[in-house]
Amino acid sequence: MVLSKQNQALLVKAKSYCKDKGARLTPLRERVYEILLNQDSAIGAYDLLDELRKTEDNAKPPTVYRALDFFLGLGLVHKVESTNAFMACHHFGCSHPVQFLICDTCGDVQEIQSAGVKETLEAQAEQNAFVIHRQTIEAHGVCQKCQ
Amino acid sequence: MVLSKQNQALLVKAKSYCKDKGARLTPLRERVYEILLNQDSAIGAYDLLDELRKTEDNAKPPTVYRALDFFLGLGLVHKVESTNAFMACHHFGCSHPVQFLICDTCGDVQEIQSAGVKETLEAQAEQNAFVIHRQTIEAHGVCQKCQ
DNA sequence: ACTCCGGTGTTATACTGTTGCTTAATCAGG
DNA sequence: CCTGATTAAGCAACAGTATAACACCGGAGT
Repeated sequence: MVLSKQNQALLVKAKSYCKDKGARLTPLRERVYEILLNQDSAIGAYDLLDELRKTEDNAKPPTVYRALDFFLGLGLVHKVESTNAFMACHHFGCSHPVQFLICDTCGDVQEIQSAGVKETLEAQAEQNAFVIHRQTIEAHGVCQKCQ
Repeated sequence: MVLSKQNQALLVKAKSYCKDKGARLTPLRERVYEILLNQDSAIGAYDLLDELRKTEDNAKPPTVYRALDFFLGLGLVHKVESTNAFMACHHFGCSHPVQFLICDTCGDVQEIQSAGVKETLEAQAEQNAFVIHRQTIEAHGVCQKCQ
């Protein structure tokens, strides 16, 4: 699989990240990660499976879901809940809050980081004596290109 | 179906709200809405279907999904994207931003309103020339009771 | 009565995700 | 190196979520 310079760098970073964590980035998982990196935006599990089958002809649904779970657990991949799609995180390792801007016209998903949103929500949760473990913040609308 | 005083009031409010909008709150839809009102938290479409079947024995998946679409369109019901569940909105009509606090222990879903979160996110989106139409803001964690 | 249209009934199917069991690869410790 | 424990992958079946497509019915307006 051909990867852009930038994605190659991410893959290298991911490898060392996994090593540090004692996680095994096996060839199969690496293949899944490459596919995710090569997407412009998010991809559904079964589209990912179709793609994966091009080289791993015995791949089945559990194959992709297991790989996805692996990456989700490490924070290397995010799930877009409102579209049931997955995308590689381009700046893992900094335990950042995750926010998505999802264009309903072209389907593009942009990941942004705003500590402010996270903190505002956390402050609000605190008033309700609620302890947040994980946030899902997704905004649907129209991106710059599609306006 | 037995409704609490509070939920009865909501149903009345929903009726007049629909009337204003020229939307037809049919008996079937009303039934679905009652079921949603009677939930402590969010309910899955198929659990809702099971409930609905107790009185509408020929209800099928499209039956509930149509009713849900009707209410979602009016803003009387929200979908919790991260759990594929639905819940009646307890303060519709004020075009509020929607935020959920979802307890991963007891499954309870609490709807909160914080203009701050919405505005922070919108400001962030604006920097990316992105126009937001709809927000999905869901926090998973542990509620007060379960701590 | 006629037509239009939204709501509902019905069947089937598509899409998303998981369970359970088995086999194979990897790793730590002796 | 061998062994046993652990983790990953293969495989089949299934569970859960959501929609498509078409038929029918009944009320609103002519």
